[in-house]
Amino acid sequence: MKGRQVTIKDIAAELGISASTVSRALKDHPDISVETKKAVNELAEKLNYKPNVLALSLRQSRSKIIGVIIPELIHHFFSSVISGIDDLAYANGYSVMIAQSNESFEREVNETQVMLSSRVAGVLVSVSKKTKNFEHFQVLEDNGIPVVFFDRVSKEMKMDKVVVDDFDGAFKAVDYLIKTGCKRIAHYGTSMHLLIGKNRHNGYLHALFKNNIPIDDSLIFKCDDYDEAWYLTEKLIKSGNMPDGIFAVNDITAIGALQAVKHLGLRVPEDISIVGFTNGRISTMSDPPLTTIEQHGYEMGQIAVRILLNRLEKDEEEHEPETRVIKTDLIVRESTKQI
Amino acid sequence: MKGRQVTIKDIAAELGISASTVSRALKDHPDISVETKKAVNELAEKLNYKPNVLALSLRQSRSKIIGVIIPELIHHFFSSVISGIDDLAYANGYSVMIAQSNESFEREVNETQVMLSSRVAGVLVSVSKKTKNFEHFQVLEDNGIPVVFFDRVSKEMKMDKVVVDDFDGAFKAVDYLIKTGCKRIAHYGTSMHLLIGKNRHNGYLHALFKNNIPIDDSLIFKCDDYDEAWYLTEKLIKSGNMPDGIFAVNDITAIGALQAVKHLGLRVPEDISIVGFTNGRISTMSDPPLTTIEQHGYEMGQIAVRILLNRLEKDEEEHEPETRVIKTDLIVRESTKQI
DNA sequence: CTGAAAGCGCTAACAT
DNA sequence: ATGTTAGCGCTTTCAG
Repeated sequence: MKGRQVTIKDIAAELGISASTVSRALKDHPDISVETKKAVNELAEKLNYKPNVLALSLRQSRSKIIGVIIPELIHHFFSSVISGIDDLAYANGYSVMIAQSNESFEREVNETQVMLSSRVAGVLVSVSKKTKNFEHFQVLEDNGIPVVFFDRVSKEMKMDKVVVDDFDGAFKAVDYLIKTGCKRIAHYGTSMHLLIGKNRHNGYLHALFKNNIPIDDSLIFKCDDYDEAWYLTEKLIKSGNMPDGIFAVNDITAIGALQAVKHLGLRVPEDISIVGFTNGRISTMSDPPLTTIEQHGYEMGQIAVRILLNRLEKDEEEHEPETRVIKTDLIVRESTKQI
Repeated sequence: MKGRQVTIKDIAAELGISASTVSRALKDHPDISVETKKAVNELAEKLNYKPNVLALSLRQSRSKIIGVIIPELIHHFFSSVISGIDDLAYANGYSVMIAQSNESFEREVNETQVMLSSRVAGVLVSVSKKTKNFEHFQVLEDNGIPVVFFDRVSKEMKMDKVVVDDFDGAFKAVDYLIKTGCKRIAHYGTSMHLLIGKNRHNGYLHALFKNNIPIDDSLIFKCDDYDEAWYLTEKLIKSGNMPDGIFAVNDITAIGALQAVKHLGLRVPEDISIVGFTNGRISTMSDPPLTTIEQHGYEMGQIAVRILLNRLEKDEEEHEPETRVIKTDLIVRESTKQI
């Protein structure tokens, strides 16, 4: 049962040749005779030989592992990003090591150390809500491990980034609310030190501005999860400061609001229209189904991997950080009125 | 920018001592003098030295990586399992490598090869729907890599398993439907070669039997996703063979059915009661919220890790496979009638 | 066409 | 208390 794994030496010994010959035969080196190659490959097959990537990585000081650091795995958006990462990584012979920070800064820092220790080829990261300084990622770069950020990024980082066009997405959402008759539109947003928070907020403001609707600070909130949204919405409606539209920073928050509205006997979208952001699985499950912004998580993951692999291939000394922006799409469902 | 990583040699050279002394100092070996330890640790800190786990793993022929193979990352249930895995692995100094089979048998086999190549410490797996033979996992065991299965398991595998009590969960669900007045209860199930399919099916049958309700084969279906459920439910209702209760093998399927029912102008639960299985995020998002079975994904992940770590520690030659069964809970919401 | 030897980074037995 | 040496599995000069 408990067996040592087969090595190149085992094959060499059994065939009475040297390890180097086996190594060369295995990678179809032109110098090796056809018979030797045949013998080696057959025996390797028979013994179920698998190259030890640890040794390989050690030898060439570069592994075939992509590290991924994310706040929380259970969010549908992050799972779709990772799904995209994994599929493309797999197609290119890379494996994926994941680590969730659970929104803790300490753990995030720790995970970067693990990545360093593991000598991963590169790291893809979406920072925790608490992260305000980025030295730990600079350390990775300083050690020759390229870092690509996605979704949750910060302006200060001079590194590769993949983001969705949050400004434009938010603009589309709010503009649509206005076009369908809403005039008092609330915004449930997230921390402003995350660019997604700031950009979605600005998109919201810009849509109001473009449509000559005055900004009402009493309708703008930091509120980015289900429970908060339920609580806030209930309070808002009862207070008499009721909006006729809500643009939420993500789907979960939007659905929290939606349920609170219905719970109080009001109708969506007739009394209050609601738009989310992400277009996750849940956005079709609510009643009514949620109008939202498609955030292309899967593609985002793939693009992040592509940027990383490009950098790995080029291996240039100087690298000019690039920022890739992915277009969003407005997905109209039934939580908003007809145009 | 592009820097080599700091090694034990660098520290040794800078301090004019040998590599082994540095190594020992770093792990607080009693033989080493206090001053040397101090000097080494300070320099290590200063140079931001991180041990190369590749070299370490190679040396002791065992890595600190846990491999995880799952069908699809984007399912909420699997993300919660992985979340549990990652948290406990992290707490024990392990990293997690994930690989999704995307329900493809070939890819699953391939991923086991990757795990072999990577010399992971152990592998946790939930098999794809298509997997009917398990040799590739036996190969892992034969190479000294312990395998622990979770959720999707098969009877034939003589290995460690963690499952939920599917039979009892299904029984509770259907029994509750009956107690709340349902008499014609349909079952939307998954492949019978997966134990979860068979056990949930049997739990369904047993509840009918216990309550003296005859089995009606025209109400039993293989139907395990959202679109299938919508289509099937619509057909069923229109055909006149309408059930008054539906027990679905997972939440998504249940919600597909729920939406179809509402779409046809019928009411849930008054006309048709619906129960799902999993208690994922979405089960609270539907309207009405879904009565379902809590499947304890996060705990399942943790238990799987614990079993694995135990085996790793004991390192016994002979190992008696163990099967851990996790109790389920019925979560009553509003897609079923009052008792 | 093939082999011997060195080395990737680290540790542990064996010196001293 | 510290240094030397060998070796984990593999590749790659350098020599035949």
